[in-house]
Amino acid sequence: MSEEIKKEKKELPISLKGMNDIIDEDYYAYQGLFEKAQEVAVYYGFKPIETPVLEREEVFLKTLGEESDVVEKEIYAFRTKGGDRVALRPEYTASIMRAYHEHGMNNLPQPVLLYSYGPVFRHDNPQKGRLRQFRQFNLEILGTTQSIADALIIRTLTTILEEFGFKDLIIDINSIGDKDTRAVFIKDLTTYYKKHISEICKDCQERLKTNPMKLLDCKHPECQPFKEGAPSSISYLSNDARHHFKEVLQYLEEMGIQYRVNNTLVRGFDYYNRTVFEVIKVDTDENGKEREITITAGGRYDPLAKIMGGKKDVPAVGTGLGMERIMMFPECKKIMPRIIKAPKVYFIQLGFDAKLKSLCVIEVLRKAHIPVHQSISKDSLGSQLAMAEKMEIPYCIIFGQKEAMDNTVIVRHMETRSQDTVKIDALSDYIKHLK
RNA sequence: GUGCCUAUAGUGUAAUGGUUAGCACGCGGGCUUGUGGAGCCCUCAGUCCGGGUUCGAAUCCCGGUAGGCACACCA
Repeated sequence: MSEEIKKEKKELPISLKGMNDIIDEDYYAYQGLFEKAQEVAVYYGFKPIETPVLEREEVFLKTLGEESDVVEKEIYAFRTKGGDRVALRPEYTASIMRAYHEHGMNNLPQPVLLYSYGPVFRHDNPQKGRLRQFRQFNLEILGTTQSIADALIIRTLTTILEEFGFKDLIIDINSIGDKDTRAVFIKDLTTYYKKHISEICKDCQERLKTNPMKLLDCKHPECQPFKEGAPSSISYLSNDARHHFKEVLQYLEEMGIQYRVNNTLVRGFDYYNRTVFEVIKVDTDENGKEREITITAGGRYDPLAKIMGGKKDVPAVGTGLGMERIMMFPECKKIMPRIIKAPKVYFIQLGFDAKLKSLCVIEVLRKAHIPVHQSISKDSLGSQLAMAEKMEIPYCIIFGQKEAMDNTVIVRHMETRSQDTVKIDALSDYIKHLK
């Protein structure tokens, strides 16, 4: 018999790699951050949207670039019983654009400001701040080419991060230009690096074929010297794009947001154009050496709508905040969700007669919106008091045999240890008048 | 996808290749306790999985799986 139980237990399934249960405090940690981010987004005029976790696979295939790692190996895609090809979203942007079209949001006053929050899936190897199922908070502005939209995304994002407790953030920003000028830029970039093909790292030799822009992003020491003389996307910008970029920078200056123009900053996905940015935090590692960490990123994606098959351009800009990524930083505050309130009273009951009535007394308190903690175990009076002490709850309600008979309770002030006997009818008023 | 490290009860840990894998917390139960973190007793529960070496493996070797970290990639 015990053999059987053992066997059964071992066969109980466990959660998938990189997919976690989120329980109690962790749950509230997510919820608290989301509520704060949502609050900021609402202040800046963003509206909520929730799209399905599962979409037609095509929503993501073309948009991210078929060559990208995300599409090649990280997307959770499968065929349904009916034969449809579907995929768990590996990011939000394409879904948002899909929804924009589907609901004719181009008939709303433009631009449309949207925020969204939820799980995202990538079949990747887990590591610090990265899981296979993780959560993102996103901001998108669709329907305008105006530079103020880019600035508003950055402003809202940095405000959220400041509310989370981050300080002294720097925006690394660049413009990768529009489709035509970018093609010329990439061609020149490829020509330039081809001259050095024997000197650059293996990854970069591969990048030369698959994703030349990422050459500028390489961290290998042997590749660093070539960045200096490499063509810069900014010098290829059209007049329009150059003007746009200059305005974005003006907005940032006006708002006092610290930024650096970084000509080596590029993006992995195909749909980005013009403004790309990253939020940088300067950190010191164990050896006291300074290093820069990217905490989140975003950019403009005007070409997305047409890449997805739309007839009209839908200029747009957005950003996505990885929640796990954010939460691993020590300065990220633990923000309690609104529903969690510090309990004002600890309810103690003694003896079965009191216990019978105890739920009714607690209900009186709930109706009066007084948060209560309680022990429904059989602990002694002493240990229940001890619990209240430990939890730093200012008042105890003691409800024993005698009190149950008289329809009263004892209210004890934990600090002064003074006690009052109060009628249950008068209890909520009595407690409301306590500090 | 690649590399390095790790794997003993729910948690934290102990055990030179050699008794029945030990301890603490915890869970569950019982007794005691009307005023500040209590006590006593009982119970539950473990060597990740699969091979190999050996008279004998938690311990050594190989493979898998999972976790951690880094790279790639992404944000």
